[in-house]
Amino acid sequence: MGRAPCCDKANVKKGPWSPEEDAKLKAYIEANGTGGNWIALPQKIGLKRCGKSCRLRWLNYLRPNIRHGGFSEEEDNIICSLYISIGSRWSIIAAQLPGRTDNDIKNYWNTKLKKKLLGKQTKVQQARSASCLSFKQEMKRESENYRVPGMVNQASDWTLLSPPVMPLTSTNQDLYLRDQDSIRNILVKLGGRFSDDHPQSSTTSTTTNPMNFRYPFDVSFSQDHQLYEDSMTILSSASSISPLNSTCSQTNSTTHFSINQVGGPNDMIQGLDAFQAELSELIYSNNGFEGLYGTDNMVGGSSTGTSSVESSSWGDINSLAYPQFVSGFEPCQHQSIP
DNA sequence: AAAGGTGCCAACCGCAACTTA
DNA sequence: GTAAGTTGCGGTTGGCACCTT
Repeated sequence: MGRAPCCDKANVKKGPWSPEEDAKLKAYIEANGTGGNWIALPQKIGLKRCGKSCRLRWLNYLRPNIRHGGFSEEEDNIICSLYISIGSRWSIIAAQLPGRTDNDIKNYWNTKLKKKLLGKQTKVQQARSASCLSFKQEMKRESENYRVPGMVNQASDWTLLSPPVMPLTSTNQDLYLRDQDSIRNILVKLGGRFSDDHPQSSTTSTTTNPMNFRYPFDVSFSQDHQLYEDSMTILSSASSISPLNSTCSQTNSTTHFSINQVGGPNDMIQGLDAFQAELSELIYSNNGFEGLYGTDNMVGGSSTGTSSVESSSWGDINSLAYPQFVSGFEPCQHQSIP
């Protein structure tokens, strides 16, 4: 036996809302508020609609200051960054974008942003495949030059097995850390706290990744404890799948290649769905969001004429962008402080 | 011009969390 | 403590508009 329906479906109109229905609902809510009961609201105003439908219509369409379409690059960046860190938590992502609804963002992601990024990804993958191939060919030539009769040539073996790798450079490290910082900033703004901000915390658990980027988490205070834990799980997974687990460096005529065989949490990919993982890698391999979108498109880039932040990291950009979003914006409603 | 395909978006559905009695 | 009612969320779908053949 299922639960009772929230309304009498036989007497409820479905489908698109008429202007009259919109006007009725809007006028009533603006005059009286929702009354704290969406289920009873349609009967009060004589609408043959389900309460859930009224709520949805109000939140997604009739509510003041709703914006539709025309997502900016900075909004794209925020959506991508949050999607990587917390996944498809559209309501949380929407909370960072005033005037946007979770439904709008979800639709935008599914219809445009995802494809846009996949398009970028294809190009990157092609470029990477090409560079990987030429690298392999070069290695093969080199290995043939140094072939020793009677010895197994290991270089030719591993070149066949090696995945496309991103050379680890200080620049990549910086970008990686800067993106981590930006995600961290967002998560902190969402109510979390990192224990390295509060070193005296006794509930800290610390994990270290191969490059000593630490992500200790203190969940002793959080506006949304579960959200924060989830985010941290995903974030720690994301950090572990970064190409930083693989290194490739070249000194003079010697090529060093290694993949850190890390067990436990460091080789986790769970917690990110395939697209999230790919997107995360794409961004890192693309030199961060700047590489993905180009600095011209970033907040404060040349298009806005504020050249002082042209070289800003995503973390900087986020901190610049966020305050203007916050003003006049409602915080998440169902946050609770323990 | 018509048919079929595709993209987009508003709205629906079902489930889980939360609140209340 | 628990059952019923309500809210909020994310996934999915239906239908319209536009594009391609």
